[in-house]
Amino acid sequence: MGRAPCCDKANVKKGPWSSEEDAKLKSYIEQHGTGGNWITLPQKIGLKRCGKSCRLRWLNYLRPNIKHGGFSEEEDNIICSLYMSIGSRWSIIAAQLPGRTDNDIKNYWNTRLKKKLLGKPRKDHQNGRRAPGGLKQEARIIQNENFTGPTNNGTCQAPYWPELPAHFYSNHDHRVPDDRSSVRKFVIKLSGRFANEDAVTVQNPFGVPYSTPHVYDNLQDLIDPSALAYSFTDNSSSLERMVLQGTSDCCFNPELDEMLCSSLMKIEGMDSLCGGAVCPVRAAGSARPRAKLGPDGPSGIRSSRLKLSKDSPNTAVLY
DNA sequence: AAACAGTGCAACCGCGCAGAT
DNA sequence: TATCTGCGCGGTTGCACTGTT
Repeated sequence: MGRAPCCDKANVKKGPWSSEEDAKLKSYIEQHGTGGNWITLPQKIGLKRCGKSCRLRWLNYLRPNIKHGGFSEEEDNIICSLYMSIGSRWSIIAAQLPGRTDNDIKNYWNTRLKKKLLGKPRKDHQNGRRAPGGLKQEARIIQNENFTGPTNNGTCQAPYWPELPAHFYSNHDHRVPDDRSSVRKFVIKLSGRFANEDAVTVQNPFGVPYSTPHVYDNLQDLIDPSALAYSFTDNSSSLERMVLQGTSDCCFNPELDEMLCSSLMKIEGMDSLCGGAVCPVRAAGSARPRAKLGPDGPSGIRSSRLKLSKDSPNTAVLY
């Protein structure tokens, strides 16, 4: 038995919103709020739209202080770093970028950043048009090339992502690491660095200049306080030592633990960025505890819900 | 100028979850 | 406890626009 539709699809308008519809929706919500019920809202306004559609329109377009386009390099770095950490959790990533919506970031990632990182030049018709199969195929091709930089013949582009520092690999001894502990270390390293820096430009683990030390605040919130105490009261050399020596005696909040673990499977193409087997954030055949299997395979941790904190609207809270 | 292919983005879809009943 | 309902999320699609041939 299928799920009942949320609205009468026969009497619902679809497609692009007109300025008139926008004005109706915006003025109503600004005056009355959503009333906590998106489904009945379009009827109250007199819109022939699905409630979900209204919600999406409001959240992604009409809401105040929404920014569109014009992503800065700093925002690029934030998105890339968080994607490497937690995968395609766009709502969490969006929560770190005021004025950005998850949809916007998702589109930006899919259309630009992913290609940029995979070394796909935009509008490069000199090298021929895109081959059938899309980015997934490109990612496989790049991985098979086992790229470590630009090739001699110039037909295989190296990723734009800066090469990982040598020490980032050093503790893995070219073996496939335990993915969970690796990601722990990775996030500890990210969090620790930012916690130890005061609004100065720092280097993230990929060597990209970074000037937003608070990006990982809520990731830190998800980490067990004792682990944080260890990480952040330590000086950087000790932290570095902890990371490099593979210390794994700190505990993550279970949600983050699972988030990091399950996200590994979803970081499509990122293994190629790290050079295949030595990639510190992915291991073949790693188990995914408690990940549910849907018709399309593992669903990761979509089960965990995200809400914006009332006290701090820009802080995402997993519950 | 026309045809074609690539790109970007708004919008839709289906699913899982939590709260209500 | 089981079922229903609405919300929110991530993935996908459709289409207008742009650049190339």
